[in-house]
Amino acid sequence: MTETKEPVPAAEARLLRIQEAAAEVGLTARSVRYYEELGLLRPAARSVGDYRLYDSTDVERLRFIKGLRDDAGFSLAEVAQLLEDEEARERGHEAYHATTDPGERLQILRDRVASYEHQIEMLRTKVGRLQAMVDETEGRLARTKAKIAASTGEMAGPNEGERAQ
Amino acid sequence: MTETKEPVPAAEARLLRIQEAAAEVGLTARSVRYYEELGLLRPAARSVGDYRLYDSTDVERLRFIKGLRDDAGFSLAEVAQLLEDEEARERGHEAYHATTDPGERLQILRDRVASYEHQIEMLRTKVGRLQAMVDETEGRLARTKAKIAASTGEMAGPNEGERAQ
DNA sequence: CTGAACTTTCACGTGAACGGCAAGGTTGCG
DNA sequence: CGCAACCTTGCCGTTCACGTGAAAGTTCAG
Repeated sequence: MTETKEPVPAAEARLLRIQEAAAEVGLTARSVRYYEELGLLRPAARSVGDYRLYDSTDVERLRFIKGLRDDAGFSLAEVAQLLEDEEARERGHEAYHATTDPGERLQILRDRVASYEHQIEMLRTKVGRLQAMVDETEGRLARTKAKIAASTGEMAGPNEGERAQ
Repeated sequence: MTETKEPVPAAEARLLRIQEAAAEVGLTARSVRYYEELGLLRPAARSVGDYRLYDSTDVERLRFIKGLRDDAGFSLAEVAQLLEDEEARERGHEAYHATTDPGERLQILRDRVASYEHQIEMLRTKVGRLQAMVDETEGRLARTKAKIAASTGEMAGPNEGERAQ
């Protein structure tokens, strides 16, 4: 039962260098360094020669950042706000394992819940306003379609309002 | 029956100067001028002294631009793309009144429909990706809540996984 | 018709979010 | 050990989306 085969047990999620990590999520190395400069993340480790090394949770974090920036259109400052929560979660993660007191653990989990709920609320607000714009546009679309229907229906009717601009 | 009262019949939708128009939608005069510089809009008129004068459709357009920028997070270049459609619509609007040919009018309306549908598709894409992020976060939230439930349920259970990061 | 408040154009300044280069160090294959 | 390919920390350049004057003209209430 002495592990002879398997160079690495297979569960140790390789550490990536900056370009690999960046490419993985569609960013440039420069951006990743910039995000670090802004305090949005820190590499899981550094190599002997001081190369940044990223693990899977780092990559996940990068993906999240890119999502907030591209999809949600948040500024990096806003992203930083939302990640303060994540930050707290991460510290909580370590704290969680550092303590055995069920009460403390519970508090950490509750904080985590609050932080997730905050993020969801922010995103929901965005979704709401965006959806409102979609609805607006759909209204205009419907009115225009109605006009077409009327126009093709009574193929000789004179002017009838023009209010779908 | 010589109109003595009523300074203006009440239907002539006042023309606003740049600050009034800008304030109306929560922008600065500078931004509005900048948008004009980028070709996103042109004031309905100019005063004798060359002051920009905006009507209600201009204000509506400004509101739309701001929505695309703030809510949807589009760059002004992308906004310009979406407004090329609007532009076409506006030209279509005039063309619509310029012709009496039902066939031409119909074509104009159909173009308008296509343009609206394009805008809706763009917005829907954004909504979708944003919603995906919400769902993601809700998943994490649910998992954390489950952990809390488990924790309070069997108020003495040992470690049980820790997988809600 | 005067003054305060607003506007015009022109031009330079600014913060955010990187791009790109220089000068040097590191990794890792052969 | 050599060398290509990657990495490091500066640091300056760039684009976008405006901010901020300056110098002049316009509007309008009193």
